[in-house]
Amino acid sequence: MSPNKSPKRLVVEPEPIAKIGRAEHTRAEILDAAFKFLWSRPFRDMTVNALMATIPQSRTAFYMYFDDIHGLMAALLKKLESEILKGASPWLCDDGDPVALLYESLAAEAQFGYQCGPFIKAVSDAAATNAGLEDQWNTLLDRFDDAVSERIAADQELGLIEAFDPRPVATALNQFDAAKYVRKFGHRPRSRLQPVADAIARVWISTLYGHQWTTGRTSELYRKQVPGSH
Amino acid sequence: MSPNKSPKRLVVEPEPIAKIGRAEHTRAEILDAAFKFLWSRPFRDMTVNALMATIPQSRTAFYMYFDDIHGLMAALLKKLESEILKGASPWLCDDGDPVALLYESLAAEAQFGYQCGPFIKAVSDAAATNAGLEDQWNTLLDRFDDAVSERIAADQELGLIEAFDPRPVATALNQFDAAKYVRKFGHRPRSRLQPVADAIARVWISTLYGHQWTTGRTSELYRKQVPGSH
DNA sequence: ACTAAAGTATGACACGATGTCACCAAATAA
DNA sequence: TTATTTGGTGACATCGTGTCATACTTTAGT
Repeated sequence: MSPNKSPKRLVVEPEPIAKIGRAEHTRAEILDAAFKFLWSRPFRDMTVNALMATIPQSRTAFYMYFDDIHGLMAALLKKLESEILKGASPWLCDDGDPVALLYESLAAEAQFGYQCGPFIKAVSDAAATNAGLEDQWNTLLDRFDDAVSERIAADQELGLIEAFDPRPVATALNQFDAAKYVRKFGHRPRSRLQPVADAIARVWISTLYGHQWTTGRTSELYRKQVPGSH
Repeated sequence: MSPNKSPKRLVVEPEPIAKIGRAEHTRAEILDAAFKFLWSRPFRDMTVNALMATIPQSRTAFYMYFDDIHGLMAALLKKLESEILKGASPWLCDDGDPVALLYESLAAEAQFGYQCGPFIKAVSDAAATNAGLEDQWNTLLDRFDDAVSERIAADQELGLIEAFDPRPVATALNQFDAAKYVRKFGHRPRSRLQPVADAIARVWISTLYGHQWTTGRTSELYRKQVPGSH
């Protein structure tokens, strides 16, 4: 029953009440409560009722800060967005060995997915029950598709990746990631991080750069394969 | 407002009342009403109330046949499953040019996705709000992953596809399809079928068999690319 | 310090959806 | 015809929602 071991903070812990406005404080308190709630229970159980029961405020206080439970999720998702984009992948920006960078990026992303697993699932569940949130979520996913497409195109220019329309491939890969995180890290106990990260890296690298790169980078999964250069 | 042009029947039209039992008839009537409902309105709007308002029966009659709205979806999904598996892909079973067969299979699948778009979206939405349904849906998706994995493995034996662990790739591809259908055909007006089918085919074929196969098969999308072998 | 205004929080309420139950009606069998 | 089974219903208790009038708290003005 105890909400064991909270995740790395996504939401600011409500700060000492004196320093910031009372309203600000309450709002943060609600957001924080929501994040904690979703850590241990599915989105469908998070009614305004149930959520506000976890903090001293009255249920109606909720409506001072959010339109409804989906409005709350939208606010939470906004925080997630900045978090995500902050750790923006080295692969997307840096120069250097593309395969190595990609591997790094995906590892970092998987790490993040692991940390926020149940919350990510909550967002994708919530998106299914609300049009506005669905848009917001899709927009975020699209941004990923854009970034990845661009990077693919760049490497195609350099001849590192074969020529093909980058977008559908980018979409497929991103969707794959998101679905994997939701399914592997969305429920507790979460699956172990490493195998999931490996599987994802293998699919990306072999899809984009070819199978010969995957060996020896992924930690366990497909050790048998291929030595040669290409 | 008029629920224009109903989809290809997934659910049996309630048959003449005399022949089959009254109960059977009512149950079919409800299932049919639900399918029609979902054709024009999202799952989240389908309350027992709203649904039963579309047929002469009283609201409480619903509970004679289903536990709740998710029970209804489960029943509907079961019908969908048989439909899907009936048209089971030639690529998965037949012999012959694998690329051609795959193209055919995907086209048929896309066609089906197009026909049931809003309903498929409804199922995936409903799965997000109910644990049992989520399992049922995931199981169905897994079955696809299995089938595709097997076929990939078979073609790897024949040297038609490079050696790699088939499962994560199969999963990625299937997830890609499902997400595309939901997003492109899940709302009305639905996107046009052809471009979606092309995009999907291109991703599958180039991922599995290599890029040299995609030209000339896809109807419009990427005519510019690649003549040569690679 | 006192008061007014603004900001914040709450209980009570009306509404709509749910699922159950005791009861009614229709079909069938005796 | 009556008795029994099967199918269907209205009324009800419960729960979640969102709003509103009201009350409490803080801040600013004098």
